[in-house]
Amino acid sequence: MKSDDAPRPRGRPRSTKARSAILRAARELLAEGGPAAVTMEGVASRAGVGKPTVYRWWPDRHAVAMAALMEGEAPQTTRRAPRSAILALRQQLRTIAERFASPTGRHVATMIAASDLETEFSKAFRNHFVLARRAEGRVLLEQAIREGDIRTDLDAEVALDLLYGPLFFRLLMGHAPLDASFTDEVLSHALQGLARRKSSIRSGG
Amino acid sequence: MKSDDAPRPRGRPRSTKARSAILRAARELLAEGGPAAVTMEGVASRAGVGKPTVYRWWPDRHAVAMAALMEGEAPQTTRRAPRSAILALRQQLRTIAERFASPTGRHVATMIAASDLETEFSKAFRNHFVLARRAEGRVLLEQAIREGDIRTDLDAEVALDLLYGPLFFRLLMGHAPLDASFTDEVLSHALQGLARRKSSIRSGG
Amino acid sequence: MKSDDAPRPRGRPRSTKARSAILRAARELLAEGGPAAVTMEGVASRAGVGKPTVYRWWPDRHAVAMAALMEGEAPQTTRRAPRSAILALRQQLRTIAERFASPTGRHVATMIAASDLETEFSKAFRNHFVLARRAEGRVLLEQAIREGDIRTDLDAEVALDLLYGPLFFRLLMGHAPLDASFTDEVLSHALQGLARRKSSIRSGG
Amino acid sequence: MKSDDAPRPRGRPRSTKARSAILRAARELLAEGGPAAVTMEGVASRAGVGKPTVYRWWPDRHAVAMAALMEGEAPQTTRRAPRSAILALRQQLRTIAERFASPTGRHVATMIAASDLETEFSKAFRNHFVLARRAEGRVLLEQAIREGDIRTDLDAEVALDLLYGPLFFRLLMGHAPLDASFTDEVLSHALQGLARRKSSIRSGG
DNA sequence: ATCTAAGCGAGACGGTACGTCACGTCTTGGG
DNA sequence: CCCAAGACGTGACGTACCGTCTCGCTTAGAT
Repeated sequence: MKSDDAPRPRGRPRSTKARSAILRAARELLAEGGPAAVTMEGVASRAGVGKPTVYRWWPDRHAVAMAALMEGEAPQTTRRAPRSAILALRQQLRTIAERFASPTGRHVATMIAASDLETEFSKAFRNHFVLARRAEGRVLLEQAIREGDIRTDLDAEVALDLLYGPLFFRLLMGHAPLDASFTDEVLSHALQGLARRKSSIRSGG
Repeated sequence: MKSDDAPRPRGRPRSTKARSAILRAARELLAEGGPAAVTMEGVASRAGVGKPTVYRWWPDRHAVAMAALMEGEAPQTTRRAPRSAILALRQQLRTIAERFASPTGRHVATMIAASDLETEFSKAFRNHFVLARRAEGRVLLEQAIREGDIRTDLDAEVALDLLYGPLFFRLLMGHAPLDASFTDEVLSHALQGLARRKSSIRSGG
Repeated sequence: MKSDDAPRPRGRPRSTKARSAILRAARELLAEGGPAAVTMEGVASRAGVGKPTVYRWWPDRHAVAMAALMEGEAPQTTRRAPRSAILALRQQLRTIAERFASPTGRHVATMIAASDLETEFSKAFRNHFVLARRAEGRVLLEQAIREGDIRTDLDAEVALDLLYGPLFFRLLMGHAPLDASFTDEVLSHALQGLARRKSSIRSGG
Repeated sequence: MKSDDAPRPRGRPRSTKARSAILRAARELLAEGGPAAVTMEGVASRAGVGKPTVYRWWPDRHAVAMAALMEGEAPQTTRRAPRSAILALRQQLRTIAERFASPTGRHVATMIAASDLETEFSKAFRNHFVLARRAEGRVLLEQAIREGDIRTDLDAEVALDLLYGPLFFRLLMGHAPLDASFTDEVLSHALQGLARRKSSIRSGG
């Protein structure tokens, strides 16, 4: 069989040099002035690139900013594997909190909230920064279930939102700090539950 | 006599009429095209008002849009008081979810993301739409503690974020529906906890 | 020998098919939207030709438009030779007027105005559409002199401009119709002169 | 009666300062690079004016260039009245030729030929630079008729085009110089006629 | 029967200018 | 003193073409 699903593009190929210059420029502007500073004109002129070239790669400035954030991410510093899935979850939540507490984190959140929700690009963006981590969390959660630390009768989607939701909440509302001690507490409260233990007999409801 | 209590200002009685015309126009534009459609020019012209008049009340278009959202909120349909604080919480979460699931909910999220976080106006906005509800939740939580349904040894701020964070999360990410069954599950999962009961009764592995 | 002044071109020869496709496309665009519509991109895409191919033949879009106009001209419908040079002149002026009155006439004027005046291409263009006719006129004028219908003491260049200038004038200014009756009158006025006859026969004031 | 056909404009009045700055900038650019150099961006930036302000006054760059040319015209240097209408005509033709021989003259011609012919603006432009002079010429021509120097049986419109057409012809075609000796010869040839005097008896035909 | 160099279509490149929109400020005259 | 109206300078928008440059593929004359 031939791999003819990539129909051999005609014409001059896109310049990856231009692409990376654009992303670098966008990253700089993002760092200097936040998402609002990522204008097409600014990006193009700083990248030494024509405006149409930017539009050739991305449909609008939001997409450029998102791409810059996604591409600009530092490589994952893999830490040694924790002993249990619960500990791994705790570690992951701490890492996420640390990253989101940075200016870049604010930018990510801003862009997520401002984006269209239906656009392909914004879906990819949310997936990259949040849902992928949440999916990792799902793996850890299932592992924790197998390890006997988590109840088997719960709705995993709800459980995941219970863990990751509070992070975003603080990030966007800014009503309280977003740090490791917070995520640790979120995890422990979520695990233990808020309800007072009435008695070992009471089945709940 | 009340006829002479406003003798000195020379041209001002129009003010409240202009103000509400502006807000009505902003609300309409919001409904038609989202926050991006709330432009100063659009608002002013639709309200039949000069641009400087708009600037007299609000510093920029974000503020106008926020004010429109805040003012435009339907009056609270007070439902009969639930029997317990827990049930009241459940009811409140349902109500919030219902509102967030509407287009207005998306607009609120967008505005929160776009706003400065430090501005007085945006603080008021976040407070109006989110933190005020969270504060109501704190009251209910304390009541629930007194009623003996909630543990006394928990961090209330964390507990509150555990309840409200997931709603916000789904609002922003749109990865799953934001409805009453979700908030019910959030509440029950948060109360019961995710951890498997390792009670003293538990006999074996 | 003249065969070796073309130094034996290597490689693939130019495609005359491409050339004529380009000119046809340019002619169509000219007809549809005037000279402004003859863009390199438009011509190339309509001709199914790459842009560099167009540039291989002509230096810029003006040249393409000019070439299209020159090539697209209908073949000269040779009418039977008139009895005298004066009548031939009258016929020629009528023909020119007829052509200038068409949309193509306006396009020619536009191109002449837009062109550099010094460029080789624009010289050829002006020559093709105007000066060549004027040169034909010079022949007829000289013939008419020989036939005894035209004075021998006049400046032929001035005389020619006297005949062809008015046509061009109406073409450019559009202040009055450009038709056969006009050119006939131009010719007769030019021949007879505007001045009142102050002949020796004239008896009194 | 009230003069209510000028319905008293509301709002801030147009800044004539901006207007004249725009025209000055356009005039400079015209002098430096011809009509092609009169770009909206260039004009606006050189005039220290926003682009929208330029568009508020004129619909496109052609109009700006035309307005600049019309406004920038040096005041008419009135020369002493000649003894006869014929001499006045000769003087006028010389003056026109002198002006059109300048770079500005080329620009005027270029703009005339490039313009739409139907636009109100371009009509005004042609009128200002050419048809107004031609109208002056009509007055002189009628005066010359009264003075007995010009035939009474001619078509004045044709006669006028016979005088002014050759000027434009040389201006645009550049095939021969456009100077006073040319216009003098045009006038004398037009007056005397090109035809050979067959005999004093022959009435013409 | 190759070889090989130019032409071919396509289309991305860095640019420039377009004409529009909205910003937030300033300037009118009227009430 | 506020009001509506609207012009102001600013600056970004997204588009259209410019003329140049790479691609990989013909194609036809020279070898």
